[in-house]
Amino acid sequence: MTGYAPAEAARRSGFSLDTLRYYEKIGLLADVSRTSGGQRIFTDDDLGWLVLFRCLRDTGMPIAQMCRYAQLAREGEHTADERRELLKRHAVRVEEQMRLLQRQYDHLREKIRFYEQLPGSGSESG
Amino acid sequence: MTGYAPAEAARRSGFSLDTLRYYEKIGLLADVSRTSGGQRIFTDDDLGWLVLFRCLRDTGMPIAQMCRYAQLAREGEHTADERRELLKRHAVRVEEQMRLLQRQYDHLREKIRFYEQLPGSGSESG
DNA sequence: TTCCAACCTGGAGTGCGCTCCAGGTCAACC
DNA sequence: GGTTGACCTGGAGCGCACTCCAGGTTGGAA
Repeated sequence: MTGYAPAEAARRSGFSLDTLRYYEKIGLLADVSRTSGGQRIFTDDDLGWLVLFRCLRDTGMPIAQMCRYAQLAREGEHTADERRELLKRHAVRVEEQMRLLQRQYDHLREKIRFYEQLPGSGSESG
Repeated sequence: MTGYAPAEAARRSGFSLDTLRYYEKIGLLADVSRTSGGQRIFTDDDLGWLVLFRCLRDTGMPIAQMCRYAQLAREGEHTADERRELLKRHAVRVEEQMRLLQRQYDHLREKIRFYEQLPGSGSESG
């Protein structure tokens, strides 16, 4: 079992050191092992969790919900259904988010095209 | 020139009344006209701006940057190039955001598929 | 063994974008 | 003229997700 120093875990996960400590403090990341002197050692398993958290954060899941998910996972196998449903509901929200983003991106492109077609006078709104 | 009461402008723009007042306070929305008694009347032009702000907010532009854009627009025609470039740079960031979102969405779907294929034991990370 | 960069803790502070509040005013209708 | 609901102001407060800090400890290299 490879172990990673805090700085290395931060580098690999893309979270800052402070964020890793924060995630542990709020109970999102649990049972991070330590040296005899008290310094953290992150395992590949911890890194796996961090990759998941990165995915969920990037797709806009609130931290409270990630905590719920992590808590369920800690409770064991029998929560697998609930975890799956949690992820599926999140996926639906992400799909909506993607559609909205695409739609507003199209508006933005149209606005830009307007600027590019127009070497003369502009509209008032924008 | 049609005028809209604050509540109607809020409804049409999707921003709350407080947000409309806030946008005016920070100078994002300027020169909103008033009744003799001091109550706001939003014009179609104001609404046009609000639609643009909605687009920019939904695509993640910080308010400070929207203020910059609005300021440029107020300065007149000669800032059109700069405004266009501002929007184009933003569009690039939105494209990156869309790619990231798609990528993380794919990870999420994969995770869900994992749960669905698996009526037995699960992995540690997630 | 000494050094010093990396690490530790608890807790305060930050930035963003609103959101809420108290206390008062306006205006449309009865 | 009275009522009532929408509106006004300045300013405080909030929720989120970190981020920073002071003051102290650890541990690997020279």
